[in-house]
Amino acid sequence: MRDGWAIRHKALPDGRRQVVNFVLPGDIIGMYCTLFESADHSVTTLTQVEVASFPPERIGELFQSFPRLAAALAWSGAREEAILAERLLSLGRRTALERTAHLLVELLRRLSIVNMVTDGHFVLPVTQEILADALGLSIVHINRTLRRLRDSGLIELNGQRITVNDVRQLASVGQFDELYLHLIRAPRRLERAFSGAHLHTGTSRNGEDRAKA
Amino acid sequence: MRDGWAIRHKALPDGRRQVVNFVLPGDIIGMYCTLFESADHSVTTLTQVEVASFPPERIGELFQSFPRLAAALAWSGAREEAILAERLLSLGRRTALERTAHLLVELLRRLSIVNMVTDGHFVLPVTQEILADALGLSIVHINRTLRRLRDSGLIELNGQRITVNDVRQLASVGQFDELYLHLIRAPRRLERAFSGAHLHTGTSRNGEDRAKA
DNA sequence: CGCCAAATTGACCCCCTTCAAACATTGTGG
DNA sequence: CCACAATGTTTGAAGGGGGTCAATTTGGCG
Repeated sequence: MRDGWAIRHKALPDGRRQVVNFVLPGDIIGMYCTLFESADHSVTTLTQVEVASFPPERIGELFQSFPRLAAALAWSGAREEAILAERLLSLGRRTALERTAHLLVELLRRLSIVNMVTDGHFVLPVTQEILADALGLSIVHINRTLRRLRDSGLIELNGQRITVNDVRQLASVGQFDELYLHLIRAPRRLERAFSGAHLHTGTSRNGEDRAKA
Repeated sequence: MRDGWAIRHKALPDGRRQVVNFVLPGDIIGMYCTLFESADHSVTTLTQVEVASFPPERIGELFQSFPRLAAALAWSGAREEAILAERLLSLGRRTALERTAHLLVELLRRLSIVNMVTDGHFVLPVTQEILADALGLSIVHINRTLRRLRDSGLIELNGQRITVNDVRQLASVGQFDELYLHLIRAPRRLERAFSGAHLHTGTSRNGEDRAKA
């Protein structure tokens, strides 16, 4: 995705829908889908978009010939999975207010990377219905939650334009963990892994693993 | 993971926890983690486990020299992501009963592949607390939900052993979609992609994409 | 037998949903 | 320029699904 917004979403037979993730500029989409006969989710654009495509049959070739690109793809995949895991935490364990705050901070952070945020405000080409489907809430309740955030002065909304007045506090409300987005990437390390150089193993963040292998 | 059960999970500062996914025999775990400085989730074993490890610094080499293995890794990554997306749908849009039924069918299906299911029953080395953390419910409510499933005769529970009496109906309750697990894989296609052969592009399942790229 | 984690059940309450209606915004055609 | 749809937003009221609190029971195990 070079420019524009899209969503990846799934739906139940009866119409209930869940937005799995937002696709923003810089994101790689559909890398896996092309390898299988059928996709397991839908993609819908929210704005005009500009995409760059590459032939799926040459992924292998790519991995062999372009270690830096391969590293980028791997990094993208890892980040996507990290985002999904964090969203699972949101849907499973965060309240409506926390979820909403968290998502807004996530979008702010991700959009910052691609220079789509200026002075804490950015464009959210999204209806409240889509927000509801992303956060597992009803439209009505997303509306009330946004109102609470507005009333508390944390954000401002004018149409599709949102201004985050206090990122710190919003991140605090959403229990936002700065690490999961892998904003501080380790590109060198990645590239080395894909070009065959040696390096030492990584450390896990929480040590409560009690594997007895 | 060669044998045993584990869970990948995340937690909030105040202790609330979300189980992101179960790690079962045949699953590949931590492929991404090794590429980064810090992991974004924890792993805890639920039983004695047996794992096979490979040096993370040689992933690139692996992709170059062993197309079949590379294909397997890509397939694993795709499936993992599909499972997370489906779980998001569960947490966001399914009721407690539906979620529980869905998870049980998912585990049944995944365990079937590695021959850990006989006559519809298998071992669930899991406390109700873990189930609750996986489904975004309270312990109390998971207990009541399991009771409902038992009372309706869909499942039976004896300690850690669970028997699924009517998979069809349980899958129906959970709105289970047989496709997302990619049980019918396309290994040939995958391998071809990673060995550089040519093939045509895939079709997306839902056609409401309205990209104007 | 006694301990402790896990399972179970009851009672009460609250967050969020549902239903409903009013209101705002945007675009379209006459 | 103005009806007018159509879509999206906002707010109120009422109800339900699931949470919290608390107590009891069960089961594994030294």
